[in-house]
Amino acid sequence: MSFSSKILDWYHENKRSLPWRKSTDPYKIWLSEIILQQTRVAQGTPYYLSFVENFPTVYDLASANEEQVLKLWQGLGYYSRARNLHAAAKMVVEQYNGKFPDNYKKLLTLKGVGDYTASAISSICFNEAQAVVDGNVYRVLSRYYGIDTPINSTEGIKYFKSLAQKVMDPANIRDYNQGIMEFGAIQCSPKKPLCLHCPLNDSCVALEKGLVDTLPVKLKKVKVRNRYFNYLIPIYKDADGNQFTSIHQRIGKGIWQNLWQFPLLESDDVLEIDDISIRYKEVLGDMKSNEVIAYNVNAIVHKLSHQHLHTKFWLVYINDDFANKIPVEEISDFPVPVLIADFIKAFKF
DNA sequence: AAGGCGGGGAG
DNA sequence: CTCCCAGCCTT
Repeated sequence: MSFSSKILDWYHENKRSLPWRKSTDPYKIWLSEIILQQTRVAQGTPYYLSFVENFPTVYDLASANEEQVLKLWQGLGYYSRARNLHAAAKMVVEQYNGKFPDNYKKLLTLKGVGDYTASAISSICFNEAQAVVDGNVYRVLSRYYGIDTPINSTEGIKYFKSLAQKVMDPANIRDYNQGIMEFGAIQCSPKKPLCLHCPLNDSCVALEKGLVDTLPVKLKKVKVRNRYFNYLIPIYKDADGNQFTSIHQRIGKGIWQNLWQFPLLESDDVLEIDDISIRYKEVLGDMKSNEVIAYNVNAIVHKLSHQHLHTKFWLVYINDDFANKIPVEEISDFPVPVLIADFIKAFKF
């Protein structure tokens, strides 16, 4: 039996019931695929349900504010996906008259849709014979065929796409594509794959040669940069007892683009109370304070894949009214990074 | 060709 | 702790 036949048989026996599998509506499949990029099914599923609920059609998504989209995306990470999702929805409405592109080539024109996602949508929704190549597929193919070309090299990317295209089952591409990914996620997992009762264990090169633990090969590892964040939380209470603070949007490049945060003083090293008492004006301008209190003494280390953010929150009690103040009840309306959301949750204003 | 971009779960 | 997840975009 061929590789693809075994994958298909395995899939029919083992496929999970997932929300997006109840539909071939390209809008919903696209939503699920963007959400699941570099994201586990368990983490992405509640976000998928929330997006379908809040934006039932591409028109609803296109006419939303970016703010709403980012707020729903909050906590999922890789926020460019949310910005591109919103931009692509507008493209579908404006350039494709609200009708989702129905082939691989056109799908690639959408923001945030690359080779993998265009292949997934075109195969699942339109039966186009495009083999998907995601992290699961790299692992399954590299092991089964014993390929040690680095999966993230230019050569490897090209090689695995053509190999995937060669071994797929074009007549059953919808199930085959989902099947090989599911197989990679459940059976041929990164750690401790279930080789003992694997339907491919009589012909898997990696198993035969004892290379299961060394394949796939991946180049380099990301270097982590340490950064030192000091969030200054202005706290002002007016004569009526209403509390206010300040929050603003991150602009430009870098992490958390277009999300919101408290005034930030970034430094070259950990700062202490004496440093903050002198330097808080650098970010709070002419706000007058008579008291600065450390919220946390030891820096919280918020870990991104490529940065470690050593973070201290400082409570800066403000004496006088100031411009652009925000009632504290409104801060939950803003899309914020998890680091900020955790603070807001723990610190009850 | 290489680097930037989140957050969380598994081992 | 390390690895990596239904990747894409920019430089």
